[in-house]
Amino acid sequence: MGDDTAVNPRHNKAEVFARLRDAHAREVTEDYVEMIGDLIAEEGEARSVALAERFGVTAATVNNTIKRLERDGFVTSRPYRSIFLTEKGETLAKKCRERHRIVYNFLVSIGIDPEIAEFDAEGIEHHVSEETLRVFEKVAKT
Amino acid sequence: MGDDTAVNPRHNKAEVFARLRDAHAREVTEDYVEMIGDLIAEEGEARSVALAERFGVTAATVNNTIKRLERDGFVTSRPYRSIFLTEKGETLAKKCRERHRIVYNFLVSIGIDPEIAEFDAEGIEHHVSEETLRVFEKVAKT
DNA sequence: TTTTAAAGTTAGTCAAGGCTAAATTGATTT
DNA sequence: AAATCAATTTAGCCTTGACTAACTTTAAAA
Ligand SMILES: [Mn+2]
Ligand SMILES: [Mn+2]
Ligand SMILES: [Mn+2]
Ligand SMILES: [Mn+2]
Repeated sequence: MGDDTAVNPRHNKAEVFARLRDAHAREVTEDYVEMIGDLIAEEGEARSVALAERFGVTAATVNNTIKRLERDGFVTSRPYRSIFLTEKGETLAKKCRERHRIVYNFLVSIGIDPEIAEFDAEGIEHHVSEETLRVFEKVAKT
Repeated sequence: MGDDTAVNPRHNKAEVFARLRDAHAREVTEDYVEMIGDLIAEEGEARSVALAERFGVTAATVNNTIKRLERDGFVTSRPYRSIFLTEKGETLAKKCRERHRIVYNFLVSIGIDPEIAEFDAEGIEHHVSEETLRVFEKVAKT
């Protein structure tokens, strides 16, 4: 028999959703490394109390997440001390900050209110492919 | 003392992330009702085997999710029978399908490859505010 | 230097959303 | 009518990401 794609177009939605689940698995990590980078830049160090405040979660939640990030090699931390990005964390943070900036600027450039753009960009950034990002960049600078 | 917003701009990022977490809590529900609607339209009924295939998850996962959707009033189902949308489910499905369409068309309209647009739209749709959606619509039809 | 307050940690709980393996039910063939 | 196969359900497990409450450590005030 073979390829039935022509007659019965295979609904290969599955790939699309697999990628979506992948993106979700990376979201919290991406937002954390970006925020840790911001805190180091703005305040000289990243304390968990500041992360908790900015994310609007409890200190316990931050603690859990930092342990996971450490396990995955994105940060280092010692008890009761502040948090540092590893090389790997730094690299990811940089990429995410840049991507976030492009998405935000794009939204504003097409006429979305900056306040709204801030909200939407925080979610959209994690679902934008490289290709789309390049188009956003180009559109924004016209 | 009072309002220190002017001197030390309060990082009210917390609101942004709260909304992001909210969106995530709704994502699976949104994709399910939309897909159930699609299946009913295309195949006459929504069976869990079809949902499992299209989402690329196991039958057990579909079962869990359908129970949750039922608990939350979006679908009805009877053992070993197909799945139906409630009024509430129908309404949400319609809204999501429309939103999905707008996001997809917008991406294509600014020059993104349809295949890529399909991937990205599946994630982006859940993070687009009403305001942004209106702008997408307007931009796409120019 | 002691006391107190803030920050961080630990323990235990929960829901969502995945999985596998095994049991059950319904539909199709023989 | 039985046997078989496909679909569905159930049971049990796991990780993530959230919470509260209680405890410990560090830093700041008295
Ligand atoms: Mn971000
Ligand atoms: Mn984000
Ligand atoms: Mn969709
Ligand atoms: Mn989607």
